[in-house]
Amino acid sequence: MRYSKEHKLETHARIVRKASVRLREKGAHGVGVADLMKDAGLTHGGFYAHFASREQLVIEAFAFAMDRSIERWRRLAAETPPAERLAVIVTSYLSPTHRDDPGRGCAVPALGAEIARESPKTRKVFAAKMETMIETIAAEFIDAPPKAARKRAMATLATMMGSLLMARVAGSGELSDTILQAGRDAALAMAAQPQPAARPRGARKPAATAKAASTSRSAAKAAPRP
Amino acid sequence: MRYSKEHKLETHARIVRKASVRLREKGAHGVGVADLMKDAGLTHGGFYAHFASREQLVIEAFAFAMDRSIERWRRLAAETPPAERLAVIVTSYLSPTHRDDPGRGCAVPALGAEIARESPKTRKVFAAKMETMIETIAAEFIDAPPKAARKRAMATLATMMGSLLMARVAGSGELSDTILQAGRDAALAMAAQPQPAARPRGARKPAATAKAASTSRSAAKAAPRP
DNA sequence: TGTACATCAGTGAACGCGCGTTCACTGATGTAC
DNA sequence: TGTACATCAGTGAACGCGCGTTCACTGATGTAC
Repeated sequence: MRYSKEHKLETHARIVRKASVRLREKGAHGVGVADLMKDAGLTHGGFYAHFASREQLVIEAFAFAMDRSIERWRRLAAETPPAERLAVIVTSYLSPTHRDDPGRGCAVPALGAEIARESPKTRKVFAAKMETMIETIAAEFIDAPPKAARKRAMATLATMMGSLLMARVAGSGELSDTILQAGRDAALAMAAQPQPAARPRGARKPAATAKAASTSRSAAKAAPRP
Repeated sequence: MRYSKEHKLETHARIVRKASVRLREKGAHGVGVADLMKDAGLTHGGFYAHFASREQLVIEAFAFAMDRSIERWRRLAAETPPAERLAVIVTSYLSPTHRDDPGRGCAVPALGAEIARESPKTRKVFAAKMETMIETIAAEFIDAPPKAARKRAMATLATMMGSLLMARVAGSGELSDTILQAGRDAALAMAAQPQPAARPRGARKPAATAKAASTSRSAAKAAPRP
C-alpha cells in the first residue's frame, strides 16, 4: 500500500502523540517499541520507517508533551479574563485530576529527571521549551518589569511542578491532597504579591540571606551532599 | 570464606549506599545489577544473597537516599543558629553544586517520578519519608501554628524541588542559574513572610482565587489535559 | 588446645527471556507512457 | 483514458545482545567435640 504525501506525516505524528502518553505514564524506559507501535495501531516492524532509533521517538515525544503544556496554558489564558488567568492555570495544574493522570499531564514532573540525563545537544531543545514555558507564565505578570516577571514565573512554575511531583510521591491520600492545596495557595500568593521574587536590588528582605550564603558554602564543603 | 555476623550487614549497606548514588545519576532503569555490584567491589553472582530482586535494591536505595536528605537537613539545622537555618538549607539545596551532582543529591527531583510508579504498598514507605521531610522543614517555622507550619514547609519544599528539577532540565547555562536564583529568592521569601501559605481562614487575599476555582473546573472539563 | 566438620558470602559460568533492530516481502496507490 | 511499472509504508519472522536470575562450586572462618 502506498499512501498520499500527508499520510506518513500523520502516522508519524500519531505514533509520537500516543507514545508521549505512554512514556509519561510509564517513564522513558517503561514501554517497548512493540507496545508503542501497537498503541498507534501498527506493528513494530514499521518503526524504523519513522525513527532512526527508539531514543529518537522518546525525544520527540518529550518535546511534543512540553509543547502541549504550553499550548494548554495559552488556551486557558485566552479563555479567561486577565485577573483570573494565573489562578485558572495553577488550579487546574495542581488538581487531583492532573496528579492522577500523568499520561495527559505536564511532562516536567513526569519525565524531567530523564530529560536531564539526555545528551547536551538534545537538552538544548528542552532548555528552549523550558524558556517558552517560563515566558508563557511571565506574560501574566504584566505589572512587573520583564526580568522580574520572568523570575516570578520561574518560581511559580517551580512551586507548581515541585508540588505535583511531591503529591505523586505521596500517593493520593490526605497528605497528597494537602500538598496540592499548599502548592495552590503558595503559587497564587506568589502571583498576587509583586515583592517576594522581585526584590529591589541591594535590599535584603530576610536578614539571614546574605550571611547564610557564606555559612552554607563552608558547611557544604565539610559535609556530604543530600 | 565465612564472615562475622556484621559483615553481611555491612556489605548489604555498602551495596545500597553505592547503588543509591548510581541510581540517582542514571535513573532507576539506568544501571544493571552487574555494574551496581561492581561499584560495591563485588561480582554480580552474589547479588541474590542480599536482595530478592533488582527491584528490591532499587527500593532500598531510594529509601536510603531520602533518609540521607533528611539527615543532612537536620545536621545543617543543628550546626546553624535558628534564624539562618532555612536560608542555609535552601541555599545549599539550590546551589549549582547540587544541580550538577544528582548522585549525591536529593532523591525526589532525581527519582520522584519513578518512585511514583511503584506499587501502592511500596509507595506507603515513601509517603512516610515525604512526611518526615515536611516535618523536618516545618520545625523551622516555629512562629506559625503546627498546621500552618506544615503547609508552609510543603510549599517551600515544592519550590526547592521544582526549581532543582527545572534547573536540571534547563542544563547548566544562564537560564539554569537564573532558575536556581529565582527559586532561592522565592523559598526564602516564603520563609520570611508568615502570611502567604498560612492565610487566615475566610480571608481571600488574591481576589481571583475563589472565582478562579470554579472557572478552571469548567475549563478543565471542556479541554484536554496538559 | 587441637582437629574435623558445617556454614554461607561470594565467584563466575551459564541460562533464557525481552527487546531493539534488521530484513525480505507485500500490495495499494502514484506515476510514466 | 488505460495499462505497466515503480514506490515505499507497513508486516511479521528472525537475529542477537544485554541483563536479570540461577546454580554448582569455593574456601575462610565459626562451631562441635
